Amino acid sequence: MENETPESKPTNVTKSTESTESTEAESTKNNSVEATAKPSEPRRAWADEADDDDELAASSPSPASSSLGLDLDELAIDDSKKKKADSLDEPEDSNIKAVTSGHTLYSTAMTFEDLNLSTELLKGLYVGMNFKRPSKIQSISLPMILTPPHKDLVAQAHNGSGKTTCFVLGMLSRVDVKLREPQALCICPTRELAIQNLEVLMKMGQFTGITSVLAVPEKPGVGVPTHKMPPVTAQIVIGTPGTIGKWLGHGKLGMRALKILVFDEADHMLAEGGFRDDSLKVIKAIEKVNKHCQVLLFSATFNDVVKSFVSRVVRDGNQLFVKKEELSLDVVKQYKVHCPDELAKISVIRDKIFEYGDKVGQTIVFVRTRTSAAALHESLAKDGYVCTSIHGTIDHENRDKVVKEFREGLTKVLISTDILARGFDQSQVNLVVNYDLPFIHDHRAEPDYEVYLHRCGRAGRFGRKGAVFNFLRTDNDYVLMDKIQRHFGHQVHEIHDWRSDQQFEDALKAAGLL
DNA sequence: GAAGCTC
Repeated sequence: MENETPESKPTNVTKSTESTESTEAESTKNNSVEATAKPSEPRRAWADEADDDDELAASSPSPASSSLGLDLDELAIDDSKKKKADSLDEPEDSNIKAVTSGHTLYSTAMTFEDLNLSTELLKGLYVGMNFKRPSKIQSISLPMILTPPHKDLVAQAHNGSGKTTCFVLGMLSRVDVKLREPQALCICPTRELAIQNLEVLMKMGQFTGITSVLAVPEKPGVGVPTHKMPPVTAQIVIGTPGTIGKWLGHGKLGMRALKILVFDEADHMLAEGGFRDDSLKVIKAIEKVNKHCQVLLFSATFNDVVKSFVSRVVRDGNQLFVKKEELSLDVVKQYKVHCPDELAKISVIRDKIFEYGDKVGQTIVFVRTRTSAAALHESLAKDGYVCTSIHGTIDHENRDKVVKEFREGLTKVLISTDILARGFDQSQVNLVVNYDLPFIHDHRAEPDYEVYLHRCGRAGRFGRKGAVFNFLRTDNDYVLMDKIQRHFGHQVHEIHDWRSDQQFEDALKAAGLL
């Protein structure tokens, strides 16, 4: 696959087109702005064609290039009276708070043409991905990513709203195909996410001739040892921290030509107890040889602790944030199910999830530990319930196989640890079960809000319907659940009798799944 | 009592 893709030409999105070239804005350092789309109209047209992409763009008519001038005055106008009722009809219709740095004005990209992408890349979007228009986060973030001086960006957006496209397109459009060196690097918290992102990249970039490589561990014994490996010449590298660190350590990953560094699930990648040290090492390795590398941080969640750290890593960058109350927990319907004991939990899986699961699509059952994943799997399999499970002790080959079979729809129920809590994008997943609620290690009465939100986000991809069933057994479970409700300001409905078919049916109907 | 990440 050779093709010439000229170095990206991200021009033309530099300034807001309509509306008074701001005079005030220029004097302001940080302009804070709220880009608001109106409450949505019924959406579904796109949901049906979205298929296995979470990134499907909305298909509704759009206003001619509205300006998201990052200027308070402009936006005030935009916000208050400009109807935009006919604007993007998307799941993430809500406020995104944008804080820009410096004087660059950005307009929103109402179409992909607005971004001045290469024809090969546009073809990838339309033909390869079957996209129509940028989603909201795409329309706002892509101009920021592509417009010189290529400022760093921290971007928060809802689960299933199309974040992947933002950074994949960012990477693809900045690569010089003639230069046979790594120019874009994307670091992900799990093997599964790295693979998924690379697949999106290859699909979207299939007409560009851009080369890419996956940096995740190989099966032990196969492949050449790292020290014998030739230096990476692929133009885009996507992988996990360990392998990327290893390649860097052996001098196989040149960083001189790197133009763009992406952290997917960035809050976790920069969290203490997450991958902070690995991430900082990579950043330092790049800074040593390279002064002009754009850094992009994407996630659906940034808690306050991480947020303050993030702004120290990425200073002088643009920022997009969403209020926690608006983080899309409303597209999936949440329920709590009181289970008197573990047997009741298993019964609910058997008699309700397996019973109704097929009718409503696929299901992911989240458990807290590897051993409970294996135990639950075995208990179900023993009685002939067909499912698979995935967690960190399963070897890589089998992990890949389990994911592949699930993606092909061969399996309907997948038991998982939090290995799949973040980012895993499978549009047929309409049901999420929290067999165990996520809590902070060493603080069992403190919910892990981020993990909870990410797990829920596996259902209802790109605005589809979805339901989440939280199994509550102990007093502590109720404490966790109450805190979760308060934190997100959401009412979680109760299923009073775990044995009642009727109550589950009603719940699924209320969620729009039956 | 944890999940994920190189060898």
